[in-house]
Amino acid sequence: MATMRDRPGTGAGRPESTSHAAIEQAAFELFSQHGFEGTTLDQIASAVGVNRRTLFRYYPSKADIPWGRFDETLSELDGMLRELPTDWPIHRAVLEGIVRFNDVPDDARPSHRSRMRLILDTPALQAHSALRYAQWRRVIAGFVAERRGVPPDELLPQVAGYAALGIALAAYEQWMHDETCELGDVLRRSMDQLRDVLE
Amino acid sequence: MATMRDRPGTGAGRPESTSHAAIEQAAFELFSQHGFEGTTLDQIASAVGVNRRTLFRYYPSKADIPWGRFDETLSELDGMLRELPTDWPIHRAVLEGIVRFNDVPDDARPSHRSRMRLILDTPALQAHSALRYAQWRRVIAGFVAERRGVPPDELLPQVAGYAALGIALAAYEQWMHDETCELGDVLRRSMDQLRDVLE
DNA sequence: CCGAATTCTGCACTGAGGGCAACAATAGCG
DNA sequence: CGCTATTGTTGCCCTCAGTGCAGAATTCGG
Repeated sequence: MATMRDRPGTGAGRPESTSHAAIEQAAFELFSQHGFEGTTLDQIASAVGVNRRTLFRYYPSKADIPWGRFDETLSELDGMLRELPTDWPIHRAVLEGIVRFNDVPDDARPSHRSRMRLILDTPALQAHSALRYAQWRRVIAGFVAERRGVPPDELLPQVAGYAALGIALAAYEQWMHDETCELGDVLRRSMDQLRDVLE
Repeated sequence: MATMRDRPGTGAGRPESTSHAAIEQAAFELFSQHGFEGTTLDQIASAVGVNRRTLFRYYPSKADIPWGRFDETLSELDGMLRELPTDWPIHRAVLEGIVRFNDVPDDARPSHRSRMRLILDTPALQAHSALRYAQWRRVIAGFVAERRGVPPDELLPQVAGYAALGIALAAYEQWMHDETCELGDVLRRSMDQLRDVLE
């Protein structure tokens, strides 16, 4: 009973006329020209050569386009965290997980940077991102909860999730302002500063 | 040259036909019945007895209604922080400022709680709130920056702002789930947990 | 009663997003 | 080759938030 193939797109049915990659490429081009809010879905659709209605089959909303396939990205983060030595103190594990997670290959740096700049500098995206950050925090909280042997909705894992997010976002913002610095270094400094402020 | 009175609404011109309070009251009533997204601005407008267009003279967007007059609230927070003894360690001052800021009078508790519940539980509001949280963080970062004698856009004050926000939000969420606990106590526990997780 | 000031209203418009039915293209099968 | 199930795409219509703008309403000081 394996009429359905493993790879989607290889079974029956009309083949997809575009892809997430194609949409993102066209969208980023337009965003860089007219800004996020200055770009309409109609423009993106016609740039991709597809109906506006079709865009909603690929992304639930306009604001989701800059985030790409974030769910998969989050599974990666989760995997990286769980690979870390279990005898490390939790804060070290979380920091190291985040650092590795954000260590993109050299040739992906420019696009990574421009993507993050768009997300961090556009008010409409800042707002929407809160929902993505919540998912991100959930991964951290789940990891911390498991290592500590407490439920993930407990105060401690939740605070850990928020704190980790704060460290990451503060680091990202510094990294945006200073073209020369390494994101990994800023992340570590960010954690140090948090320690410092708590004495 | 004092043709303009101090209190707005007492000078020349057509008097205002409604108020922030009246709008919020009508809106919260409708929100509790149909939810935030299930309530249209037309419904709110007609409940208030005013044109939909007029609502935008009082609030820039639908999502701003649950936040009320947040700018003024933030000045309060700023004021409270600056009243605290300068010889306290910064983390203690920030925590205490937040605790006092959130210590609303007993009779305002129920409405405070339902307001926060609406904001924290509605996805559209969670997203929008990110912009409010950014203002909130700015107050904390400014305070920390001043006490440390560094610019507010430095890494340390920014991290402090994010961490303080995280502590506050984690505490709020616990406070939502447990009807019996005091918000102030949860805030203190939240800070303790952060310390704990950093060892 | 006449302006000046200020608020409210109504209308027309854009743009995001969703529901839905018809249409297009493909694979597999007889 | 045609039939059919499957899946993606399109077009149309609708709702609703938000904006711009011109004109009406209301109050005050003279």
